[in-house]
Amino acid sequence: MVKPSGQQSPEDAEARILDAADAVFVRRGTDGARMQEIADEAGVNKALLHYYYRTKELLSAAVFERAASAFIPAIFQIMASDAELEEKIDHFVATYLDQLSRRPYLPGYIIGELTHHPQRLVGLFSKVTGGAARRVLRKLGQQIDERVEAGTMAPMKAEQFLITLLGSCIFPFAARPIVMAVLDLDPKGFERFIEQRKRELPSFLKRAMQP
Amino acid sequence: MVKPSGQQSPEDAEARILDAADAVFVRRGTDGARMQEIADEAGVNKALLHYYYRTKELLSAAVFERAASAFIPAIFQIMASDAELEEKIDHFVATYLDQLSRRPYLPGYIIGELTHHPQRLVGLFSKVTGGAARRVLRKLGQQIDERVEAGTMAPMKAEQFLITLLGSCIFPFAARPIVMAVLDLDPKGFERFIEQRKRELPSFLKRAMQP
DNA sequence: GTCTATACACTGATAGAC
DNA sequence: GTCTATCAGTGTATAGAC
Repeated sequence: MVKPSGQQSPEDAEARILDAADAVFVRRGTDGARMQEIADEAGVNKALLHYYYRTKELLSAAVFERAASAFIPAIFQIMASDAELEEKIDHFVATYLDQLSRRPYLPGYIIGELTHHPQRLVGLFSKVTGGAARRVLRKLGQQIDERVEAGTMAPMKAEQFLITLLGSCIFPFAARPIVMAVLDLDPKGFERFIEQRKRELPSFLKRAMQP
Repeated sequence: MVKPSGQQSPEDAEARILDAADAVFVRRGTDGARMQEIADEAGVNKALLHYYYRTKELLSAAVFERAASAFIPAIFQIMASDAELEEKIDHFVATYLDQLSRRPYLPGYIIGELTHHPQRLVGLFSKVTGGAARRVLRKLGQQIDERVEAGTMAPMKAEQFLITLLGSCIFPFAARPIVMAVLDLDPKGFERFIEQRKRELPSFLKRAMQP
């Protein structure tokens, strides 16, 4: 509102740079990305990147944190709630597959990033995640244990269940190139595959919970 | 046998370079890896890398193909066989979790690599995989359809089942740093988590197949 | 704030001796 | 086959004008 500036995008330069950096880092990976390509994509000079973010390291860290923060906290919000297990599955699968469809390369970027730059995790986990993970596991463990004792559910560790649920949603995107090749899909076909998954996966997981 | 050479490793220089390159590329990613670090790890001079593999691109392609070939074909061998579905699940989970435990960083490397260098896939898929994927899907589809018609199995697309099975085994390793952070595990704890998964996952998947 | 020009370190790659 | 020495190219980062 402060500055009309009818240039490039409606955003100011700092935000444009961050968005451009996001696009380039996700596409090329941190080590494969070039500051020049980011500057071009943002429509600014290379020097301006350093003016706002000082170094490539700081810029890439900003991009990674924003990307990870955008889709990791949702896990905890949904899974730590008081909703029934079935409801959590429905909600999580729908939300997550939707969210990932909009940024299909994000999981590949984050996984590659964490594999090759494990130090990224320390900042992420203390800042974004905090003790939320423990709350999720406790709540989930309670819900499962109750049912197992009541005999309405097969015995199962909350940890295993959580990772299976996460993997079922995230893996198809993380391994998107392989999935497309193995299933012989084009991008449109991949979208259909995900739509189909939205319908099939929740009941698949619920059946697995039966005693 | 031709050359005793009591130096570094028992292998000759060419093999030592490939092994060193494997270690460094998997650790750093292709773009983050340095030829100097590979040379150091192999105990040879940098120039020798180019003598044997000409360019970084060719060396990294050799490493990627070997790594991918080592654990993708097994998928097809198991899944295209005539064994019953339950047997395939048992066999696949046991084999795959075992294999990945020995190289836990491989999935992260391959996923990162394919995300940022999609062209890697063309060579891989035509060479290693060929029409095997189609055979797997046809066989798997047959087995599932038979059972669904007989009413002994819940309706399910073979494609969805295959990707869920793959993701359930591969994702914990691909997202290893996240899994360790979320579940608060050290490397030893992660191993236990995988051992537990070997026991729990097959029955989980079989329950999901029930009608 | 944004640009041009430039410094300077590093990396992949080659030439040539042994 | 393996090494030393070296080069050309590229990439991050800074100085300074506007």
